[in-house]
Amino acid sequence: MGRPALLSQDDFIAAATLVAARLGPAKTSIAAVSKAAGVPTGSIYHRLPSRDALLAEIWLAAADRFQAMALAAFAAASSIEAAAEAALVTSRFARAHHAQAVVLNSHRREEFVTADAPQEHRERAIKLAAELREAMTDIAARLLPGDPRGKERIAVALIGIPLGAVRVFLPQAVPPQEIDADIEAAVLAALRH
Amino acid sequence: MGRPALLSQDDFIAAATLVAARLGPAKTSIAAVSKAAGVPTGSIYHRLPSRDALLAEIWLAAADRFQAMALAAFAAASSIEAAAEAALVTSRFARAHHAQAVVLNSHRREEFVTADAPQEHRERAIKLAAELREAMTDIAARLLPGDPRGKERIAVALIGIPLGAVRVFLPQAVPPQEIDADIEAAVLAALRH
DNA sequence: GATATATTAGAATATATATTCTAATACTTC
DNA sequence: GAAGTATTAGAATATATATTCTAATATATC
Repeated sequence: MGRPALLSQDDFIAAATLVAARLGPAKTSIAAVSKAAGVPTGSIYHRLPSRDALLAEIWLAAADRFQAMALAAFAAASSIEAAAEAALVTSRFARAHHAQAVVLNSHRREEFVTADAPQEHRERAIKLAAELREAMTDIAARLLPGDPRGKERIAVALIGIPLGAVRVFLPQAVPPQEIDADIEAAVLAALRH
Repeated sequence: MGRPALLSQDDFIAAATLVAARLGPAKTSIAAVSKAAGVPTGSIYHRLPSRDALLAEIWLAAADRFQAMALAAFAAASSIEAAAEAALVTSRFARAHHAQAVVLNSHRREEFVTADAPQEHRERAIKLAAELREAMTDIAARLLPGDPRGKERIAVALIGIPLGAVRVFLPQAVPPQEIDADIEAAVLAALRH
């Protein structure tokens, strides 16, 4: 087995996520993560092959978690009203997982999953995007049948609007509870105006 | 006078903005900008003291332009309905100035105006933020008098929602004309639900 | 037309930081 | 308790790229 690691892989990625949320991807250096997590720089290369792999892991951990919550919420929504409520998943996620929300919300995916990330990580990111697009198509067919702009409107309403509302508060603060009513009203209006 | 520059300062910043929109701030190297603008690397240091100054110039040029448009639009809005129409300034800006919209919309300000940017640039960014906050306060007092959450709702509705809606399409595409009706309906609902 | 000057041009250097390497260490299994 | 191994630990090296430097060049002014 060998000497035990100071941190589990999950705890290590969580520590790295805090650094990424605070400093942004460009300043998320191996030295900064090493210091914040309390592990030597060399040890990081026992876990991961490169800095690009680390940045990708940070993003994928956040995206996996958000997407699981979001797809579950949307899958259960069988009416426009239910979908507007499900859209609150974005602000709820931001309250529960602030650093991961900052990573997902305040940066482009490409800043974390770069062209130099390992092929495996790139593919996971592509797969997540495809799954999300597929879910949007399903919801559009269910809630806005016959609307040629259905998919676009679903994306704007269920993803774009909540994202933008939350972003007003990130990264400094957590989005206040009260904005959920504003978001729900806005999403509803975008879906049925 | 000396030898004339290949590019005006504005054209140079415009070329750098295209690079920043395409590659993101982290990959906006002096070499990449130099190649894209067609000016030698050394010349860049005749114009600006450092890469951090260049990134700040890119962001400030975009922010100056957007803020001028936005404040003008909001200043003229004397009703909630007019404000909802004025909120379309965000999508209109994205159609007219795609690269600058990507810079402003898809990244955190701190990635462009870093801690190492010249003091003068940092101050300009702070001043812009203060002006915007002041404008939001004014609009809240005018359109939602007596609402203790007025300022927060104005920020979510007039900035957050349009930003998020546009972001669904950036950076790959320009936001389609048709989403403006969705945005207007959503903003209106967020302001008067 | 000569002089001064700002810029071009790109090579040389400096610097930051990603990655590798050597040795020591703490656990598991036999 | 001995052997094997994964990790700690951090110094050494490599690499990328920001910055500086030297020389040449094109324009304006006198």
